[in-house]
Amino acid sequence: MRATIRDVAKVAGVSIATVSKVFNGYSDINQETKEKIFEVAKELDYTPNMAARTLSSKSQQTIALILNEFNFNRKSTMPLEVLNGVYKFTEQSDFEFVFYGTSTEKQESKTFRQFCNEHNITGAVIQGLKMTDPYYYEIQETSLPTVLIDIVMDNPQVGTVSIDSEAASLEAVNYLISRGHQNIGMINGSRDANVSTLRESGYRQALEKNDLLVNESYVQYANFDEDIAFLITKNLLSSHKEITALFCASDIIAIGAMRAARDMGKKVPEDLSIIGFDDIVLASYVTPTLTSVAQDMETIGFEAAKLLTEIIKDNLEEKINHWIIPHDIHYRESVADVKKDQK
Amino acid sequence: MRATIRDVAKVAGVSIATVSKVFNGYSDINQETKEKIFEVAKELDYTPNMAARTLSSKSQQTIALILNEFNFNRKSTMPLEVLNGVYKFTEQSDFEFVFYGTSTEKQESKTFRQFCNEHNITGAVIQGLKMTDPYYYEIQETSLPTVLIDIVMDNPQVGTVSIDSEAASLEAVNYLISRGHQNIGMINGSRDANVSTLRESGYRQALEKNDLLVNESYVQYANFDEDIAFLITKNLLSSHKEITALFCASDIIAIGAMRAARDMGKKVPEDLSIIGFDDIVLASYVTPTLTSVAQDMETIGFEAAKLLTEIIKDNLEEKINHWIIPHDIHYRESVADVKKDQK
DNA sequence: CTGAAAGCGCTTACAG
DNA sequence: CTGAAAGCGCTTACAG
Repeated sequence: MRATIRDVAKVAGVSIATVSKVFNGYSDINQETKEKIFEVAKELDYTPNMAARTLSSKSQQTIALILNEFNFNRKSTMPLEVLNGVYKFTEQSDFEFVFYGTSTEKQESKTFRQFCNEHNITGAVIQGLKMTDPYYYEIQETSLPTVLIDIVMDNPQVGTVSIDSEAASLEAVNYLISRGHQNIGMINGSRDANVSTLRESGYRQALEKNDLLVNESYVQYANFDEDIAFLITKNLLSSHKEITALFCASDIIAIGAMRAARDMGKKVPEDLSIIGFDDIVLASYVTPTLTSVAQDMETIGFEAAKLLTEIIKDNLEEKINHWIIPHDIHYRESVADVKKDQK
Repeated sequence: MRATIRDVAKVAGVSIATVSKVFNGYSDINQETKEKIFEVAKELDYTPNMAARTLSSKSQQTIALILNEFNFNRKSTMPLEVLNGVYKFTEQSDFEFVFYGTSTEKQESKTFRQFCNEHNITGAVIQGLKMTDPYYYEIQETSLPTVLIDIVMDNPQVGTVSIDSEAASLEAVNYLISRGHQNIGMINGSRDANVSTLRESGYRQALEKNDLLVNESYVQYANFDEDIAFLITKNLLSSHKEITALFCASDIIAIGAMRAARDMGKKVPEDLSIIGFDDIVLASYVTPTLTSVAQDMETIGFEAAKLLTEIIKDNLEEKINHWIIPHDIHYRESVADVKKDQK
């Protein structure tokens, strides 16, 4: 049988209160008693029971990472990178870490609050939430400390962490324009995704600032799916032969678009320049290598956990709860100057 | 304040014991009381407190996935796939799921048993454990239900799940031989990894069965690192120009080896055939695409969790606690027939 | 510096 | 079918 605080107390000849204090680092304990207790604890292989600790105190705090629609795609390791970042943060903090998956379906059968209560979650980082999810509505009015990744919200209890998708997109499309492209299409993600809205907005701004016309039919949605991107790109390029560059809302989409171009006998980047988003590993291994907007998801996860703990401790500097992480564009082979005869 | 079982009992006008029974699905409860209680619970947004439940019963069981040296590599998504599989299993079971990372360092400061006690873990699936880790020794004699992935052990309390690495390697090397190769090198992983031992053994068996000499200097270790693989392959190929094919213990190694070949002016597969292991996503995106031994890590994770629960319930069919998952070789472009002048 | 006692929110024999 | 009571392993005022 596993040793309890009572066993340790008995063998050490002290009360359980004293043992508890020693294990919680209280300072007002005689050095000798402390040593004796640690000795006995070691001997009995004693370790505090977390459940009891959680139950009897308010102090053991747990932060959760909740991954939405965690039907994990081997090509995109972003959820794992976020997990990595959150985990790293909790390791060097006093918080316990737990991980859960959720889905639209699960959200319908149990509220966010219920879920967190049930699992004794003090606060949660949520990744992959869509604006159509039940949690999204609930969280707008929640009092539970929450941090959302890649989606904005106006609730002082709710923090957000992301790159500046709009600025990054503007920068990427500006780059295409600087290479001489004038007819630039966009293969976007999903209308339900906050990031898609922002990336499209950046795309539009870049065109407008450069006095280029925004052709509504140049923007298509591929739902972040490689195969849909393939089909949609073929459609777009065959009905708009003047397009010489594509800005894609993800690398997965960009890879589908590259396949589509190849399938139509177009060369990348000679006939069509392509920029992706996320800088997943594949971006540097496909041929040609893909120019892409990089976001450091591990840092985002780490910062999200940090922000969450600040919210929990009610310790926010200047009440700023929307944190922006720097992005980076990785220039590779998939973009070229526009050809003279294409102008 | 969060509602407790006491609140529900009071409002519903019953005892807390009755509420508890309703929430635990006991059948000997009046239908009306049951409905009343659910109604009140919903109204109060009541949900049982897991910590209390864990503490007061033996029934709430938790299984943990422990990832060792979880300094996650973006190129290899295998840990995440395992996580996915374990998670899927627990979702459809009565077990709670928790996830932790560990490291050699952490293992030194806290025993496996202590770690599990502290977190109320009933049993654990461990991935990435090396034969040199402290846990490895402890687990040889542990009574705690444990399942190891990709590493064997002789303890009836400890299950293992993996593909048959030896057979898979034999098959892969046989395939190289069938394409006419006679001088086949192996770039292996690490001497501390159980899978490396097995893969090397399969390699040796294939050569021996085909009456080919095993040249000891043909086998090199790259520690599963792409850059080390690059260097080691260059060394190997320059001191043994007769080598026409390489069997690599991982795709990461294979990709390093491909780079090395290219760097030396050798073409893959014309001058050098290469087979990898794991079939990571990159395998189908590199040029040329890589022939590789595929292992379905999600299934391995799922089965590991299943095996663990069988051990916990002491329900093992015929006491078989070493489960083998089928492997598969994906044939792609990186292997060719040996050239006549190379024979 | 140390201990007795109440309490955290549940479950589970047991009695009726 | 329902309830009173003990107990799970801790923490935390409070008293000394």
